[in-house]
Amino acid sequence: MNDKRQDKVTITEVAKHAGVSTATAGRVLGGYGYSRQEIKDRVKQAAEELGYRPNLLARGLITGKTKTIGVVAGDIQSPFYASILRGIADVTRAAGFGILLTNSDEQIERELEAVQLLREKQVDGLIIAPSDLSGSPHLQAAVRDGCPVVLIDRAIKNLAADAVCVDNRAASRDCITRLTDAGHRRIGLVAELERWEGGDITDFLTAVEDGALDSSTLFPSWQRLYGYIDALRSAGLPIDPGLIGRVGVYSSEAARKETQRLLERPERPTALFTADGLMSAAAMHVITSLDLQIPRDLSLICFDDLDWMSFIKPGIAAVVQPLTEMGEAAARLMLARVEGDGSKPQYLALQPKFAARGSIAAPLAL
Amino acid sequence: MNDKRQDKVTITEVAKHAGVSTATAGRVLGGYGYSRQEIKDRVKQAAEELGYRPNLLARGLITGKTKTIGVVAGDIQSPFYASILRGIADVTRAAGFGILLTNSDEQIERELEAVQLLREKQVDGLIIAPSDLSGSPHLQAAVRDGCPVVLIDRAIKNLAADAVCVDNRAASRDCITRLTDAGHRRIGLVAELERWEGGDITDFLTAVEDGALDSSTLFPSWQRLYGYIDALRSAGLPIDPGLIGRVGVYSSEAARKETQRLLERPERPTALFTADGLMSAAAMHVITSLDLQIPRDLSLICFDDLDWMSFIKPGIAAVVQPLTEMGEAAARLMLARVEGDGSKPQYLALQPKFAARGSIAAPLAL
DNA sequence: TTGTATGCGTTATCAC
DNA sequence: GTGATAACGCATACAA
Repeated sequence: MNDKRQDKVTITEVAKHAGVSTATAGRVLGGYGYSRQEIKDRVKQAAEELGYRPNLLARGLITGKTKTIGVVAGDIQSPFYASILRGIADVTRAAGFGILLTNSDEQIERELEAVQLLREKQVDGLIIAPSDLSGSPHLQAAVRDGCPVVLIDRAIKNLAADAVCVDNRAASRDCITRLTDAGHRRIGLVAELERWEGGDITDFLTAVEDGALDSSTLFPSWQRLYGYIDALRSAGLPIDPGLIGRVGVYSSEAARKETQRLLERPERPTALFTADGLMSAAAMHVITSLDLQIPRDLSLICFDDLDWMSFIKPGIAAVVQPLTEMGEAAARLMLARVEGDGSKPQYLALQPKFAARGSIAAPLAL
Repeated sequence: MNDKRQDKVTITEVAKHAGVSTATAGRVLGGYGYSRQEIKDRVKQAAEELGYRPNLLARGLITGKTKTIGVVAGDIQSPFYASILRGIADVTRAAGFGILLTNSDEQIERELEAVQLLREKQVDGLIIAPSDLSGSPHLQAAVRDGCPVVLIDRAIKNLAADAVCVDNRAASRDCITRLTDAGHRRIGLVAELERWEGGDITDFLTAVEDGALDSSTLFPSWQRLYGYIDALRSAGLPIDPGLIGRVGVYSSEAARKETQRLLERPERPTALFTADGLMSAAAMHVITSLDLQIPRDLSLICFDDLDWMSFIKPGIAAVVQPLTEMGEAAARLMLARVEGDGSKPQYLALQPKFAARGSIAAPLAL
């Protein structure tokens, strides 16, 4: 019954139809200001009849609030980000907020573009898994401009923003300790350890040795490596750099290659710790193809709980991160900021659970 | 160096700073209209210095285009939607579009709210996995108002919108035929078959018998059941309703329960076909817990390829849907519509691939 | 309680 | 080519 194209039903039309001014129409439709019940009914009915739908662009332009928050994820396709996103979506939706989604693929250039676009679209805040933990002037600028930023999964040095993370170091230390407690002395680690500002693995090891490292602003994988070192040290075991499988590019192939290298060493590790979901899947590939029996030939603990870990042969022990909870927490923090909460930035370190399964056993006596 | 709060750097400021009118400033910054090179440089420099960032709300308000498309997914947490979303995000990003994301949880009320919100936010188009395939006046209204709609995964009767689907019926028929070719005569099916407007399974069977069913506007699971029936019929096998595991609620528990029922029948099926990822994972749970050997005790084919299917014991044969491709196709169709393409709606039926793996064998002689 | 007038930051339509 | 000025659809200060 309406026009052919576009929905040209503006508040002015409704006002005319109801025989009131645009101001009053706005007041009842927008839910602000006062008006008589009779007027309210008349306006609402007119709106209904005309099929009025508020233009949130116009509202946002004037109020300065869009009720939209921007999200920069690494890769929505990964179960990790998908779950976090779910958490974010749930609490924002409940509050009437929309989410504008972008992928960064963990590349800073992408992130820059994304943040630029989101801010041009006037989002009320930014929830982001940052790609650069040391500088990030674009995020500094955001908080300076009053655009709240909530970090997820990792924190940025000297950025006045909330962060929702997981205690990776402790969780990792705990895993390795379970393995040493079971009697393992050669424990391999497979992790994506692409970039650390301080240099390579050896540099990292000496930095840890010196104790001059703030683990909270490391990338999660490095934190997990940190925990691995912690555990070995307190078990009185030496760190063998050859047992640290450093995956330089975040890909299955690279992870498989590195796992294969570890498992084909002359002195094969008796236990393996994989530092994230992609590493775990890649490791399983290799383990299966080498026909190794878990846990007889190899004990295995994975960071991140993937669905197959619970129904595969003996079950794979895993660290299960509270992913949707992280998303929810991040969103709640964000909403508080948007509502004007000016208290000092929070660093939330959630505790992951450990799913004990049949993939841990004592090493085979040689 | 700028103001404390908000980014009050408007085009007016830039114009003033460059000594030109807001009109010219707008022309060079917005990239429309003509202007001298000298002026261009001056304006651009002024913008740079002041840290000008265009307000896309204002632009959208006047142009009527937001360069944002709304996406209504079922559940982003599922690998299915996550992959599709990835495809959508990639092509929209390349075109400078943003995506506003919502979950419907396959509930029509949620979908209604979502579409309402998205349209109020003035998205240029809607990509949606619809929850109701028969009416959907809200989507009819959208296309009527000139807001392009692209459907994914399933199509709606009599809606003038593009749709990107997969040929579920054919793919399913193909799977079952592989099983009958291998000699199977008792083939179980586990699928979420919650709602079909025509009634229950028996009604569906007779409707299929009568041949009076448009399979393209059925929910995917029903299409897959349709293919199952197709294959059995052309193999000359009877349809045993007891072998159709109908999962009424979309949950792992329900799926497990139904699978268990099937696999504990006195005459256990010799092969199983699971109609989607959730069903497959649930089925694997049960199969493992019953200690059934694949493919000796049971052949298995799954719809949707999950990562574990390639490295679990003998490998699980699966239908692999081109998910990111679906998302990309949907986004491309959408962009074309937004650019003004007025040609008649397209129904795209992509062909899934089949990943043959070691989960199919001849049934054990009894 | 209601109406008038103005402004949000752009783009679009004119004259010049 | 460039500059006033009027939209876009709504919210808000102020007057009535």
